[in-house]
Amino acid sequence: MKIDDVMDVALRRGFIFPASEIYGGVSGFWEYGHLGTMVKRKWEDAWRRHFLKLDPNFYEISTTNIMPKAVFEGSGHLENFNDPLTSCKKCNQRFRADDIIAESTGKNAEDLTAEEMTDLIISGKIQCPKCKGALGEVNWFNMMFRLDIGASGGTTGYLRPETAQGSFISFKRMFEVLRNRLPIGLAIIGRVYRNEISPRQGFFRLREFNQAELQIFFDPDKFEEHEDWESVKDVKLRLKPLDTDDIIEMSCESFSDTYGIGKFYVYYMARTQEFYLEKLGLSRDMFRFRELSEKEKAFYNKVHWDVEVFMETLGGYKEVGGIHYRTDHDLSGHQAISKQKMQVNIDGKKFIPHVLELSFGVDRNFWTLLDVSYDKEDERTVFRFKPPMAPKTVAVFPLLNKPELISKAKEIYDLLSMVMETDYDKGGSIGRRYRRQDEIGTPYCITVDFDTLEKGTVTLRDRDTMNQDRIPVDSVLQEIVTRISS
RNA sequence: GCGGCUAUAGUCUAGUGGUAGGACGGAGGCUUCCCAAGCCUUUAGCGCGGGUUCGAAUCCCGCUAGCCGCACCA
Repeated sequence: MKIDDVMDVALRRGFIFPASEIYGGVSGFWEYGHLGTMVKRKWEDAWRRHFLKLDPNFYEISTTNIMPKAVFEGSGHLENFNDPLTSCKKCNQRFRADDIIAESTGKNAEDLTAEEMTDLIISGKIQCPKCKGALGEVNWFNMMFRLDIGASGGTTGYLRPETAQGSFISFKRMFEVLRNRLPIGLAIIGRVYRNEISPRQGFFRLREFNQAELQIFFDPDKFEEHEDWESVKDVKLRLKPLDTDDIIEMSCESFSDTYGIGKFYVYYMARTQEFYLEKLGLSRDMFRFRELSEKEKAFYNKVHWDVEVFMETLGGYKEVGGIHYRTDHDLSGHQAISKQKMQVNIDGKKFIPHVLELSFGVDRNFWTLLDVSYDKEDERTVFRFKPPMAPKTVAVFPLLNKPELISKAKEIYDLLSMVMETDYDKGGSIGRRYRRQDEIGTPYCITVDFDTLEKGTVTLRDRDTMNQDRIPVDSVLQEIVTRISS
């Protein structure tokens, strides 16, 4: 199984490993080692460079991980991020109480309290669908981690389940700071927390993870347009709509027309696809947007297509991001609870801005890079990261363990390490050292030999072709920079 | 959370009640002008806790974690 092979390298070389391992670990929590941290950082940097450049009015902010309860009343998470659960007293199976009630009585139980649902189950003599046993009382299970802020009896807080709320609660001030213009974009890259009942799938479903989200605040009357539309209108999107089981390709123009989705939304689909195919280097047939059904859609979304990548390690297309038209759900919610006006006044028109959210799971994207880059050949294992994503860009070796070669190699290492991630290795045969670098995906290796001392040249070895070029020491830096950017 | 299976060096693995062994990897050295070569030295392990027993990696119980199915995934 490929997942075992990838996980083997990931553990052995220091990409990721289970959290709190020495105490037995806790399900759903993972640590990043030195190489994983670097790949994650490089993905995040690429994300920033791509998405924050899409509009001069897009910015990154940094907000708290802990927020008071009221924030999640405003966002709707306290109400919607909760599942009412009941379990069978006989076979211990757990069920969603509202589903059980709906199935058995046809009543919509979504807005009922736990007590009301318990009463309905008792009065309706609703039994366990599996074993016909009696069902116990209904309890709410909240996916958010609750905390006490301050000494006992203080304020109740929650760890944020998404970074987005940081942008919404900062909107009023940031809109003012950014001189009252729309659209504005507020991006946050950071940790989020969800108390999953049962996280599985290795690294894919986590209880603490990282998101990169960009909230774009705009005038809803302008949902049907985008000022840069011309540059994307002929771009072919890869789509998996609800009305077909196939992946289809359609230009932005005809997609917007056919499915009646505003150009403002479709524009960012095109830019997202561009990020995956061009910046991250994924092959086209691994990528698609999938339309979500009403049932699958998050409670706050009006239009929702997920970004999916085909991953062999996980056996199919998996969600790595989503493009969410959240409307004014969040700002209106916060206005209602906080009593602060979220409405803006632009050229005399007063309205609450709508939000288009570009949301990405950083850790899932990190795993995607491992999945799609992993390659096992007869003689070697290699991560074919696109060079800007590789944890190390270059490694420098003295060909032999001789003082004069070592000192020259160190000199080159010192130079390169000032501007790029550089490794230095003198241990073992030269072939072994190349393989070590292949295994962590280092695109280039520089070897110092006796010609370096005599003629001032080194060999530059390419990860993918294993070819070597002899180049002057003086041009090493420039040559690598040129190759990375090509 | 339920049911089933599982847990031995960093990784993979042998070990069914009596001295934990190997492969690969790592470190140090010798050798070596370019793709996991060879030789020497070395490193490192029975998930955690309890029980049975003269004696437990091995049998029993609990916990934790992983895998598979069910449920869950806003």
